[in-house]
Amino acid sequence: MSESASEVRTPKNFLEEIIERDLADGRHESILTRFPPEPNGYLHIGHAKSITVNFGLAKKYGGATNLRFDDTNPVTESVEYVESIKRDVKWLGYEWQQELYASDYFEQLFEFALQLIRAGLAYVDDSTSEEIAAQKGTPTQPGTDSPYRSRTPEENEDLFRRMRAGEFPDGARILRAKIDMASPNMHMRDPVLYRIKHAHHHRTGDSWCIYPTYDFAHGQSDSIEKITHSICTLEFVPHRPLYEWLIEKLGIFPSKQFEFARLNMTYTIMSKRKLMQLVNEGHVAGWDDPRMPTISGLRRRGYTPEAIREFCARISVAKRDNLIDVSLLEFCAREHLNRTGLRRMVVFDPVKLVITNWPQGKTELLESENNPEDTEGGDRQVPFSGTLWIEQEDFMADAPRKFFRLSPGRSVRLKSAYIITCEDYVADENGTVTEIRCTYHPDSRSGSDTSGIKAKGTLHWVSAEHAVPVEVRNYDRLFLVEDLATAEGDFLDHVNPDSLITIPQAMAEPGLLDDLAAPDANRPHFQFMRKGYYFEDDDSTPEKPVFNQTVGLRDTWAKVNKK
RNA sequence: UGCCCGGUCGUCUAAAGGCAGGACAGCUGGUUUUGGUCCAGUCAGUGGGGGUUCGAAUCCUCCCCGGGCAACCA
Repeated sequence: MSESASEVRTPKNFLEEIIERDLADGRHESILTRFPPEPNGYLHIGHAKSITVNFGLAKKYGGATNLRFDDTNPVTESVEYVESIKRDVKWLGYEWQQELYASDYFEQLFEFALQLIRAGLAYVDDSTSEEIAAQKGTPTQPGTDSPYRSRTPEENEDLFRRMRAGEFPDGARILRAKIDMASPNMHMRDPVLYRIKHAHHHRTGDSWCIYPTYDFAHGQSDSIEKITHSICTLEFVPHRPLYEWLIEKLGIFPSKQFEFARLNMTYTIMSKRKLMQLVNEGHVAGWDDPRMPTISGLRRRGYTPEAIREFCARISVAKRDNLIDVSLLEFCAREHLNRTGLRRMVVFDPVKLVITNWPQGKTELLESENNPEDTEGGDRQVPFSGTLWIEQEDFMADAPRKFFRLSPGRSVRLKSAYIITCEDYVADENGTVTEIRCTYHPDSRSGSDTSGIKAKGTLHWVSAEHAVPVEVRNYDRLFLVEDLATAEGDFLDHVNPDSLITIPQAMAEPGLLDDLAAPDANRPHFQFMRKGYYFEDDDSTPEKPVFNQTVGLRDTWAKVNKK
């Protein structure tokens, strides 16, 4: 391949390189990928990576992507999962060309099996699963042939048809490929193609009692759909020779399999089995608990599709094992929410602040911008009065020099309002501050400040008389250890007992509730100023509004303070 | 201990024989009516040995380390 000297190489991941090569070689005129979830659980952030890889690649190269459910194991699968998966893929912003199911191909797959049987490449085995396991050998020792391996094609076809007809109980017989029991690749030691399961399937009902295994269903489904690039995760690498063997022996469309490293993230588990365990054992409230790394959990938490897509773009895709720092995901959320989140003031831990020189009974409506990053974002009005709530932590009776907040004799700006100076405070017998007494500077009003006073800090506040109580749910990581894969003991040993901290009654500016959208409309994302990004929870009602912390603001003061 | 796949800043990821670059995290400073944002700066890497080459992260070789494979799961 000759390239002109002026041509600039833009960084590409290995899959892009493969696709560009295949397109340039004329191997394919266009590409078709597929996203193949098994409907036996909810999608998580690791699936989001796979989704952006499969849909993103197709989009980039003018191809398309099928959504295909790998529904070959009826005992663990259900329509609930199918529906959640469709919802999540759509929510992430992707459109599939066709919605398909491996079960759509059961009849065709049965024919493929017959084809192999007649070619002497598959046989019915009456061994028990224990016997078959023993025949497999070990990675370091070759396997041994099954006593049923030499059955004639006629006998095999007859038995296989009778398996389908329901003549045998579960586990009595299986169909195996006849390949090589001594292969160094365990997956080539006569793998199972069909097993008997008298189980109700969520789509095919009771019309089948034999079901193809992953290995027999997946590649053939790809081939039937003429998938050009079948992209999966690394654990399927050893399956690739079998994938190719089946396609070759069947003489069908040569889909090709490519593998990438699955996503691992710090402080996070990604196994569907373990996520289900968290749900079933009540460690979390459900698949969509905001602490879960599921798409539905992230959505409920307030993550946006934009943030998740950006995250997937930034982690890129490669073949080496990885452990992505969860702070990158948080960064992507902040980046998007900073641009779009509506600024609102909410006091989490209120203490009363009285402005002693404020005219008795006066309320003033102040303008405050919805988003300083967005000049089109407009303003809102916030009521101000002589009695306010501010954060307890924003006052210190005896403060160090670098504390840019309230303390006797010090001045601060109240966001979008006035500069105030602390004159005095009241504490109870335990030393807890119960009231802070300040004076305000009338000529320091935000936007028309002629006071000349420079306040080092700015505080958020809520007028006590106008404040509305809301519940705030703050989250911390669900696990206490960074790398669950190498952590000692069971993953449940590392669950963070303080991953949810509920503030039952925070005080919000009144306008916050007016912002809440109608039930099915898109909910707005908020930045509670100086706190973090928040999103209305599904539990929220007009009587009892509830907000989830999506992610906190970066807090360099907390860092300094810790030292 | 057989076969397969990997190994580049703390974490991800580029560099296709020719200046090891970017992002996140960290740290400094500046701006700021959010201790946010933004801006500037800074710290930090080719697992090891040998070889080929004018030149190696890249090619060869040996070693080391990590991961996967023995479901009628996907």
